[in-house]
Amino acid sequence: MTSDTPAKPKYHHGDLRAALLSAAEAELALVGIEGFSLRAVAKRAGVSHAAPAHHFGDAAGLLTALAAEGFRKFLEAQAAREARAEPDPKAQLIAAGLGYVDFALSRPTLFRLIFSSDKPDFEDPALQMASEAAYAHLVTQVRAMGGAEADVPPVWAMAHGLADLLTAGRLKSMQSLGPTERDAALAGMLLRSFPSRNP
Amino acid sequence: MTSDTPAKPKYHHGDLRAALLSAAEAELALVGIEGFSLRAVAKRAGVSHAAPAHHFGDAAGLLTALAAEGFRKFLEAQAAREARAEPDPKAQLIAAGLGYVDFALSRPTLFRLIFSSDKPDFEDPALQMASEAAYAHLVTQVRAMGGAEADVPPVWAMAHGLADLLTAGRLKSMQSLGPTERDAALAGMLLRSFPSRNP
DNA sequence: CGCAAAACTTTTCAGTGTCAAGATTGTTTT
DNA sequence: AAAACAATCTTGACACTGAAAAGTTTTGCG
Repeated sequence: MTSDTPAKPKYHHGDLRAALLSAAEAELALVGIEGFSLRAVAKRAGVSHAAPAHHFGDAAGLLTALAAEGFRKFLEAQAAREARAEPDPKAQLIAAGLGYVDFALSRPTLFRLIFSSDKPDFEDPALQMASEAAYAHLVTQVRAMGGAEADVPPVWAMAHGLADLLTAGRLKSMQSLGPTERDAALAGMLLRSFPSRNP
Repeated sequence: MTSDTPAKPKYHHGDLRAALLSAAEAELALVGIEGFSLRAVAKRAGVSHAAPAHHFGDAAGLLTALAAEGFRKFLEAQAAREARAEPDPKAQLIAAGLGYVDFALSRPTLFRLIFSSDKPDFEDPALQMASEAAYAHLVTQVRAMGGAEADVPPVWAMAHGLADLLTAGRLKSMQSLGPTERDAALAGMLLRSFPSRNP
């Protein structure tokens, strides 16, 4: 991992940029997005508190880069599910939805960063591209099932709503379920939003 | 309580607690939940920077009280829609979903505070009661349509997902729609998650 | 070499939350 | 009515934060 950044010359630290991103994600998971502190990240990476500014400008810059990486991991979580599912479009779309939830539950703070935070700069080209790639993947899935562009929002909303509510711990009836039972229940709900169910 | 311009303050301020809550909501809508500052709220209310602590303890206490009030306004938004809808259970449930979205779009920051923030203390009794009241309302609606407890999560998730994605401005295809067109499109999507559509 | 630029540190400043102590006002007791 | 009390609010202080500015070290290149 951490091989997505191009080969960089080894300076004082080696690859501080990657180290800061890694430290930032760990810090984010630890203290939450609202208690996030640039200085704590720098301390965790073993550099001075002003070092991050040189690579990311300010705190928003760091979180923007982290969000872009978050979208990539988001797609990875979906791809992992899809690889284990049947190849037919319906099973693939369900798998994508389950991957959506997987990501939210395994990286709740990152999920919030990319979907419910104002701190990242969503106008940033790199972040925007990563975000659009995630959206494009969903559109492809819906199209493969014979759906139109207008069928994307409900499918997305169902997956997103489930992921967000589960992350916040608000679906108490599903907390007690085991992994396989939970997946089955989620698959049933995701099915409801699919275009093929329309009359 | 309703007089924002007190002719003669009874106490030092009158009703500082209410004034602080009002100032906090305005400040929240202005700078967002992540740029929220206790001192700015105090300044807006015209009191010293430490005055809020006496009424709410700390920042989390203020935001907890604000979140509880937020849940009440959330129910109000739904009730307003329901009052204008047909009395049959299906129309009422759709109205509740539209009210859900109304609230999210008209008070996006408050919506995030109650659904996607870690700052409020959700163990607080008052907040928990307000939150459970909102959930109970949804359960009642689903029951009225002949649905079971297990039918609540998908209905909730669809409404919540739509509200959250719209608030974040991620459903670009729906940004261009007028109010009535948007409502019609949302109603169609909400319908998909309803129990009556099951075989 | 030697020098310019990049990477990082140190210093500094304004702003924040929270605590402790003081001042002011309203209420209660005597 | 006067004095004691409690609630309300202010002032001052401390440690922490993000960010800007200026200084220091390292690297790469002519």
